[in-house]
Amino acid sequence: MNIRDIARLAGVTHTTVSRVLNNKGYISEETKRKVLRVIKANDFYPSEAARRISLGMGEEIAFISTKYASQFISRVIEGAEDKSYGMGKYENKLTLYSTRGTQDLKKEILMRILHGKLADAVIMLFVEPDRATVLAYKKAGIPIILLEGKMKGVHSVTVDNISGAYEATSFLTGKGLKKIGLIRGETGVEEVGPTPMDREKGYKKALLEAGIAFDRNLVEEVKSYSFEEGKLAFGKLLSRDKALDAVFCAAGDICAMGVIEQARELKIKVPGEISVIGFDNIIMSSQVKPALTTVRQPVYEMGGRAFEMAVDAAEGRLGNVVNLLVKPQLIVRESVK
Amino acid sequence: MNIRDIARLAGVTHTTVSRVLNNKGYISEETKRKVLRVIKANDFYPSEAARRISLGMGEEIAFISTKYASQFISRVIEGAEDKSYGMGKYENKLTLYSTRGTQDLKKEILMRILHGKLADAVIMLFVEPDRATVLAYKKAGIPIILLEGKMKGVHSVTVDNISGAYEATSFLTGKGLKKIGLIRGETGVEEVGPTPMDREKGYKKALLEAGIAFDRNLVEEVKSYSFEEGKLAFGKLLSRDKALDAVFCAAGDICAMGVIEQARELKIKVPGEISVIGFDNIIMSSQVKPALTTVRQPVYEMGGRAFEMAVDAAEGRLGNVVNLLVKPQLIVRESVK
DNA sequence: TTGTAGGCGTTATCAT
DNA sequence: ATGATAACGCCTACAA
Repeated sequence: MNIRDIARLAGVTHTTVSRVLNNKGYISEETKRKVLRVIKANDFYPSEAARRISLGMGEEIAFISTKYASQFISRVIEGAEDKSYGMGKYENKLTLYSTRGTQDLKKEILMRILHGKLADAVIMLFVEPDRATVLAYKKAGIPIILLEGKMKGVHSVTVDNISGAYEATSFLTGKGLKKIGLIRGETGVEEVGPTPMDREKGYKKALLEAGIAFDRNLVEEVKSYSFEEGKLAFGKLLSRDKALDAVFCAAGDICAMGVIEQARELKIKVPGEISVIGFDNIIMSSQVKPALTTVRQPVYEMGGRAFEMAVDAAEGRLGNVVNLLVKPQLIVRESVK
Repeated sequence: MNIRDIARLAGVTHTTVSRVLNNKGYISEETKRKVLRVIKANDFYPSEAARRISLGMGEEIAFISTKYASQFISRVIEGAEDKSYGMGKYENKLTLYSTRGTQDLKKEILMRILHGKLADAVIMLFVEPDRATVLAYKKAGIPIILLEGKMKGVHSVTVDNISGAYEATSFLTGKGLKKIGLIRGETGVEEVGPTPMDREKGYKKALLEAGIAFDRNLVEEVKSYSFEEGKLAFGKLLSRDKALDAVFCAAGDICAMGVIEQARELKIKVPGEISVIGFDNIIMSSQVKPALTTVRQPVYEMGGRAFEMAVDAAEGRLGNVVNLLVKPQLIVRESVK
């Protein structure tokens, strides 16, 4: 069943059917109705491959991330998807690609999309293209939106990690706490980028404002952001400074829960003796005892914003390079005195 | 840049280039090398839309689920994706579709795939097509694999919920526990299907074998599978029978953690006074105190198996209807006496 | 072993 | 307002 078949059944030519399908050019109301009836009756859907080849473009928005499986990532996707329905654009045409953390796949996917003209715009989460690719995309007129990444001359949406860490730490200093440990991710890792360092910057800034000297001994680095690591890191922090009265776990809530668990095992009361703040606001954080005070990243919104930008850029409505910085928000619960 | 350009640069015709690209027909090693060099040099990728239209088929496997965002779903996807790389087939050609829980979208997606000839096979998770659609797909030669669903004449991969619940309950009766509460999801809900009832069946079977009479009072139904609901359900169970000595929370680990939390608040010791078993084996389950004994669904493996079946079916290697039943596994931790 | 010619299903251009 | 014709980029009988 193709448009020619429909045309024959409706007693017109395929050109007319195409016009009806795309609401383009002049068609009499009557022919339109007639054609539409045949289309409905035969449950006809035009071939996307054919339209694509004919239009010479993708008709979809590509979403590239390292994987699909994290809370964070899937929430971003949800935000983007919802926005597509909200805008009534590219509905169900958000195509997901996963690089599985490999450079090879990343390159292949980017090339496939570019040369196959698969997408009208590309959103990349935690994944950065190399310079050459950026140029090639620019030349092909396919805009790129970086989510949680930043490159010169490329649109981006990023969390203001400095601000988030600053808010959290200020909240602690505001409570009169002075010996505040920081647990953060490794710096200098390609996959996570400048995030850990930015969070340390925010932490330092808040300390400075409160007139507290920065103490390298109160910083602990973590690799896998796990519960177990959180326990360990807290132990180390404590062994270096018994007077510790708070921990800002910039390495995430799971890690922060590890901290709390370790405190429990050492019979240290949270928040009585030690206050703890996490980062991410995962679902569990509100259900755990004590409920975790944490920094909420506007993950869902970021997905939506990135999608909006992608559509705008695809339709040529985004002139200059846009770098959106979204502010996270402190969620106050029970784990701070 | 298309195959004709490549052909010109290599001093052959586009037919030869096509042969090289597809490794089909006779080509001299020399021409092949020559053409491949030009392809590499120009970083050429053939248009997928064009191949598709010319081959008349999808060249991808469609994966339809209600959403992308759950632990369970993304793990299944991971399993399928990994398998695609393992098999070296349909690599990066697993296309994700989300119905967002709506019937309209489900129908539209299924129609788009069918009429657009987008996929060579379709895997559906938590989503069931209607009879007419099944027929239409059969006629079009596009196989369907149901994941966690079952229909007459359709391939499927499902968890053996009866067996999982049986194992869990048997483990409890084996410990000499007699008053075993069951918390399960609502029955008769289209989206979750027969799962809650199957788990109740397994529970009953184990009781029967242990010579314990089934007591309707010890069954509690839950709607959203949440932490909060778990707390509530446990409270109700306890109010109906003070002698309760175990709970099998077939409604999932999050719910089971609610049960444990409620017990903690009521100063009831787990596992000292009440034993608890969950279902799902989410990440948190091993990290919580006491670590949760639970039933692990082989989620990842299911994705892989479904993908294998999809490829086999797409390549005509799956004769009869295959209904794969995968057995879950009891993970023993600390929450049972 | 390689080339020629036609077809896949759509959209776009230019007549009518 | 509608139709005839070409074009998109690829694949594939069939011919050479």
